[in-house]
Formats: sequence, C-alpha cells, structure tokens
Amino acid sequence: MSSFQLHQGEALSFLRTLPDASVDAIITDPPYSSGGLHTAQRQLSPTKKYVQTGTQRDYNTFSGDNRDQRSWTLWVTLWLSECLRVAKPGSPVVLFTDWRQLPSTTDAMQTAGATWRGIVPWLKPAGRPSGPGRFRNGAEYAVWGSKGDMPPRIEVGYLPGYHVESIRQSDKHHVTGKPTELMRTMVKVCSPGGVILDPFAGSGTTGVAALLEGRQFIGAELDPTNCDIAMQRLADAITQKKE
Amino acid sequence: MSSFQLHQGEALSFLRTLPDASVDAIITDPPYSSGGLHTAQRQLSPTKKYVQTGTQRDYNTFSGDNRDQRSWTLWVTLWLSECLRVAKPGSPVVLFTDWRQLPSTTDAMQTAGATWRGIVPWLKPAGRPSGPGRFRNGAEYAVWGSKGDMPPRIEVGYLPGYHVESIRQSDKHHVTGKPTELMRTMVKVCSPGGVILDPFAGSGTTGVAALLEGRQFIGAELDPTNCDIAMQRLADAITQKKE
DNA sequence: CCCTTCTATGAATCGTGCT
DNA sequence: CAGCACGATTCATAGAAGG
Repeated sequence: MSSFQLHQGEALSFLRTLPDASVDAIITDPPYSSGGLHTAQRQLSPTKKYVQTGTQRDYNTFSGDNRDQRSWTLWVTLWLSECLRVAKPGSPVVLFTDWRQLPSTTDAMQTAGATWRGIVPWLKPAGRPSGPGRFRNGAEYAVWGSKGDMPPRIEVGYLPGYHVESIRQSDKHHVTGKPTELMRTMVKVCSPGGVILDPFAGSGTTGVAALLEGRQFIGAELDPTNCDIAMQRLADAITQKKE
Repeated sequence: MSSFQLHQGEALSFLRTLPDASVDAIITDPPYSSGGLHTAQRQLSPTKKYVQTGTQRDYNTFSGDNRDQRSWTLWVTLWLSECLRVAKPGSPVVLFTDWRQLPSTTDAMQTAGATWRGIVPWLKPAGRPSGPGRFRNGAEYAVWGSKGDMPPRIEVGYLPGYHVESIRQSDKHHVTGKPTELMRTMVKVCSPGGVILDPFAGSGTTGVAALLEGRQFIGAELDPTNCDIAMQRLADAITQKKE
C-alpha cells in the first residue's frame, strides 16, 4: 500500500503544519545557490546560470536560488530544523549539494541538530570539462546523517558509498532533475514502508523513487507547473507499482 | 632530467628555508586527524585508529595526527600559507582529505589565501561497509585550487573529475599511503618539467608519481624511517624512468 | 534487429569587451 | 575601474539516424 501526498506551497510554512515525529526519513535536493565564484554571478536567474548558449530545452525556472553564502546556510538550517522536529528519532537525513556548497551543507546539517555521518558522491562521467589544466567538476554530493543515534537496521542492508550515472534527457523533468536510478538507491536508506519527506520536491523524482521502492512519500513544491508534473509522475509511479 | 630533493625534518621549519616563488605546484596528503566522533577517540595513537583488530601489519606510526578540529584547521592554514609563498603565482594546490575533514580543508585552503576550485573524489570500491542501514564511506577527496588566477594551460590538457581505484597492499608503503596510479593522475595538474612540493612526503608516493610523469620533486618528511623508505623509492623511480 | 555513425548537450568556466 | 553580458571551449554519453 504505497501512498503519497504532495502540497503546492512554500517549504517552511508547509513543514510547520506537520505533526512531531511523523516521518521516517528526510531526502531532498534544495536549490544550491551556486554557480559562480562571486555573488553577482550567483544572482543571475537560474535559467541563465544553468542553461548554456545554444540549448533549446525550455525548463521551468525555480526560485530560492539566489541567496548568498551566509543566508543560504541560515535558510537551510531553518527548514532542516523543522524537518528534524517532524522526523522520528534515528531518522536518516540526505541533502544533495554541489562541490561549492558542500561545506555549508555539512555546517547547516550539524547546526540544525542532525549528526553528520558521511558523503555519497554522485559521479557524472559525461560532465563537461572545466578547461585545460583543470580537473573536471563532474560530481554532485549527497550529504547524509541522522536525527541522533542510528541503530543498525538489518532490514535495510548495506548501502553503496557512491553512485556513477550519466544524466539522460528522457529522465530529466526539471532543470536540476536527478536520475530515477540514483534516487532509488538513496531512498533505500529509509526502512521499507516508511514515510519519506521532501520539502523541495521539484519534478518529484524523490517521490517516484520512494514509491517504486515501497516507501511512502510526503512532499511540497512551490512552483505550480513543477507541482503538476510531479503529481502526474507520482500517480504514474503508483500505477506502475501496482502492475 | 628528472630530479628530486627530500629533507628529513618538520614541515613548517623546512618550508621557511625555501625561497619565494620557487615551485610550480603543491600536492600533499597531510595527517587527517579524523577517525572518531569525539576528541578522545581522535587522540588515540595512529596505529590504534587505522589498523583494525586482527591485522598483522606493522606500519610505522606518524605524528601530527592528534589535533582537534579547530587547531587542525589553524595548523593547515599556517603551513599552507608558507607553501603559497614558496609557490609561483597561478600554481595549482592539491590537498588530500577524508570526508570528515573536507569542510575544514576547504576552509583552511581559502583562509591560507588560495582560490578553491573543486573536489576530485577518489573512490575505493573495496571499502569496508559502515553497518546495515548506512552508506559506505568508501571515498577520500582531493581538494584543489590555485594561488590566484589560473590561466588555461594547453600543455597540461583536460584532467578527470574523479578516480576509481582500490588500494593494493603491494602498493602501500605507509599507513595512509596512496596508490601510485592515483598520484600519477594528480601530478599531471603541474605543467611538465615543473617542481612539485610535498611537505608531508610520507613514503614518497607523490614524488615517485612526479618523477614518473616527468615533473621534479621537493619534499619533507619528519619520520626517519618513512624518510628512508621514500628516499629509496625516489631513487628507484629515477632509475626506472631512465631505462 | 543489430551495429555503426552522427549529433546534441550538460546545476561549467574563462577571457574579452562593452557599459 | 568595476560590473556584467557574451562567445568560445570541451568531451563522454545518450539517443537518433542510417545501413
């Protein structure tokens, strides 16, 4: 009996409506607010930042991606604290981030009160090179931890330390969408049948993966268009699972 | 005409003897001071921390690995600042670290005055599992950047964004030794013929890789036993290169 | 239907030149 | 001079097109 809930609205106020200790895992991919060495570059609009010249694809834009470093860290701390209130003790927490925000993400996780337990790199072999004389930046990172102690859970088993997968257009429903396979791996950190919370659902890949892996899902997404896409994909995932 | 210098002695005082702008790259693997969630655990001796129960290998211990987080960051900042004085403008800087010290390492790199440019994960497929319900921590990280601006260098070419390699006992001459193939990849960030500085040479793998790839090497190592091992391996690498 | 060839693209980065 | 817009660059991979 898979089930999901998706709310259209702002993350923090949505989280405040949820009761204490009512979910089993937090897995989310917040806006990174990266994209340049300097503040000015970071404050370009998301489509400008992520879509390079000549690209024809027309993804919907998303907001919340233009904070500076300090306010970004504070903002993550705020909503993550609220997530931790909503999570049961021992719940795993997974936050996606890029190399530039990785240190701020681990700071925010710990400031919010979670125990930081590791990093799971997601490697994109087809990433674009940075330039001659430089290393490619072909990775994103899942920073993970837990709400307090995390006793061993035999029913979950041993999870991998990294994930290698290229991005496929057909599996990308959002400017920053994650591959479904990647998310299927990540949601396994939640015990089977448990409820996974994602306050930045985007096109809903976390939820789709959760349903396909036999977990429940509760999410929020601010943008109405993304919300519609996510709702459709979640409904499809339920159907697919039943078949 | 490959050449190397290796000094037996403490890193910071060694660095102070070097002239300004005399090396082309900094690549090093300092003691991580990680290994436990709490200070008390971190201050166990290195052999206790890294050698799991039942293991018969008897690596030489090394010092400088029992600092707490704040003093570790300060310590890295100090010697790295001195390295940057010794490096020519635009020189690449590469510091190895584990997941726990990654945020402190990027802080220290930037505090010392370098521009942080990325992370190159080194993935160890054979890593030990952490426990059921947890992600494996099978990665270490090379944090890299440069002394100021870093113009494109065609002669260096495009470098990879990550490296996958298991550790083989035969290629491990030190408790925390890196595989030679990994280091051969990393030293390529230095222009051919340039001088690579490593103030924590350990068993000399950075130097061996540098010589094999046609770069020069200058290093320091505190421990006399490690220093002897490194000296022998460097001499062998020179011979091997000539053949 | 399978294999080969070709084309499109990516949470990018830098240097240049204009305002 | 500082700030910002724009073009050039790169290659592994997916996916389409062709044989």
